[in-house]
Amino acid sequence: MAASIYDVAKRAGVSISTVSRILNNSANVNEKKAEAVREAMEYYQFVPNQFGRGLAKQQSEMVGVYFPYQPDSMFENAYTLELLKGIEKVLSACGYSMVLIGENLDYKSRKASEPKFLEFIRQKKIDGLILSGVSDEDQLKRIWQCMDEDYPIVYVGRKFHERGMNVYAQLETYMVEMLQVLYEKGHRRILFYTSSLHRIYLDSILKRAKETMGDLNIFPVEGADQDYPREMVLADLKEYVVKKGCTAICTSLMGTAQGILNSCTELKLSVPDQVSILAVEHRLGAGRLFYPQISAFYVPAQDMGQGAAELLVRHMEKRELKETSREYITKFIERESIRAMV
Amino acid sequence: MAASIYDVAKRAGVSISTVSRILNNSANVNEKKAEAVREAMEYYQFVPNQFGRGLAKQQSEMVGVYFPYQPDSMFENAYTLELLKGIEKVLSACGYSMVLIGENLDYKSRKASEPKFLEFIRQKKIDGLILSGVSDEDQLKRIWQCMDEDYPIVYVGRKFHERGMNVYAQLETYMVEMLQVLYEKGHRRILFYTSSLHRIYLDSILKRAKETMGDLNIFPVEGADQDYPREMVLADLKEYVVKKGCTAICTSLMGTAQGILNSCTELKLSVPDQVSILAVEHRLGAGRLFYPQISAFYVPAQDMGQGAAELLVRHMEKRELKETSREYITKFIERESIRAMV
DNA sequence: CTGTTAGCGCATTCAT
DNA sequence: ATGAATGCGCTAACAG
Repeated sequence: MAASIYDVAKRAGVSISTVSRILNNSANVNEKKAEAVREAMEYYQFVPNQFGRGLAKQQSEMVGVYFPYQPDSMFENAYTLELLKGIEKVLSACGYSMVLIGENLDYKSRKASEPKFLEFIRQKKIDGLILSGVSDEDQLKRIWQCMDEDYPIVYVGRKFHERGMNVYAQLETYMVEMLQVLYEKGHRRILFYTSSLHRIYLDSILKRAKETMGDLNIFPVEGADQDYPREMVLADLKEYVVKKGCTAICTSLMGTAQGILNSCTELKLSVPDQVSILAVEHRLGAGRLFYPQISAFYVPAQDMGQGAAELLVRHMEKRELKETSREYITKFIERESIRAMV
Repeated sequence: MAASIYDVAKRAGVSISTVSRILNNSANVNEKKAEAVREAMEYYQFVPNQFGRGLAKQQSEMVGVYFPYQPDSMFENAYTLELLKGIEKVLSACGYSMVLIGENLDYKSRKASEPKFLEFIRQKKIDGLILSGVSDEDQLKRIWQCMDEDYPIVYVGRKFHERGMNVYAQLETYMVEMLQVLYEKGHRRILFYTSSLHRIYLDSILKRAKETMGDLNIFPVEGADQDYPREMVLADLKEYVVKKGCTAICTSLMGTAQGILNSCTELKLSVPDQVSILAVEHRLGAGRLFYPQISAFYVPAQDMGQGAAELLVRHMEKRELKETSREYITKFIERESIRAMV
């Protein structure tokens, strides 16, 4: 068993309170004793046991991250990864660490069980929580409840609770703007790839697009995720571009742009001469890697992650809680993949 | 403050030991009392506080993951992500959770400070540790020390300690095999992209390749990571393919294959007619997304992550520790990007 | 089968 | 400025 503050105290010839005080700078201590204590700590390679500390202070200095994303795990798309990066950055800078909360595939089916992040909160395993992509109604209710009780939670996504903190980038809005960019360049028939994550927003996006661009024809294709098969892309291209005459493709994931581009090459559809492409990029410059370089809307996912963590830390440390919400701005980056129609 | 087992015990009219017993199935309990206890737990929405439990058992049921990768964070390349996926899978299935340990950029510079994962171990924040890509000498020493003390650690990578557990895929070997595949297809001048992560292995790889393939010319380019700029690829291609006559490109990251392919298109180098491409893929089928489809060596990173976690869990739960090492086999997947020279 | 009790390691209040 | 004492929530050994 590792050394405890008792050992340290004994060796330094002081009481445990003194040791504890030094550990926490919680009071002035005679310099001589302090020195002795430091020596003893060094001697034992002492590190305070977190259970003891936690039990006394009821704090774990850990933050949970819960992204109940799609089928597999949370390590799928660039968006999530950039979020994680941002979160990790500020969390570790602030002395917290990050616990990945993976849902036990089927918590719904286990009797009487609750979502795992709630367990973590109740168990005090985490002092705060960052969420993204929660769509389950039941889970949302639970989250509201926690927010009501002023438990530190920040949601990455649209605001959905009065008192809750959140960061977001107005997905619906920028998706519509993407269509507008293409519209203004003269495109009237657009193949519109959306991730299965965004299914819920699709109708609203289409509706809003229709309102401002009456004569625009959108051909939506859902489920265009990381592993959307090339055969499907090929088929889509034949159907919508070759046959139905789409002149532009709009996609919400840079990951799919690759497949699209390759399939274009395969079908000898030249980009942007015959088809224009517009994508979303979550990592700045991602679109530059392609040939031709893909024009994109940049969503600053990493910044959003940072922002989320900052808000959270601020709440946890009970500093001013005035800021509860941050909106991040999307930026259109014009490169080579869009052609203006004459 | 949330309810404790005292509250539950009182409401159920039993002692705390009985409650604890039910919590841990540590002994038989009269069914009536058990029922009463369950009712009380339900009533209070009771969840055992981890600090208390941890203090008594000295276990956190958390596992640390430490990938002190390159400049940014650990969420960069497909290899790491697949590893994480695999780890997450079995860990959550076994009831553990995963703590990402990010190094404080400059722990080296902070006085007297130690690597963060060691802190976590000492603090008992984690019951075990999974490592990958540690190259710092000092850190390695610390790790050996922990292994000597039989602390559960598994290293992803080559074996480097007698008693330590590890999983690996023989990077050097399969890199040489990749060169051999190209060699056997008649290629004698190969542009060889390696990630900065593999710098340390490069010499050895080149040496081994020279031994078996005397008349092979390898042109190594280091630092070909995720964000290796397209301008560089372009320059490389001009230099090594156009000017120096390389007929094949071998890369250790599928992420860079994209850039290569695009640059080929840009330079009107047809693949595989004029240049062949061989890459490593860490996610099965990744090479299929391209056009032409990239032939690849498949390194089962996700399996490796699972394996690592399995070994770790087995050790932590003190079951048979006979297996200390797992080698994973790499598989060559022939697709369309390699041409046999006549 | 069940209750009592002694820690587990630390922070903190209360005396001094 | 410092030590003694108490409590945080739970487990496990012990006694019945």
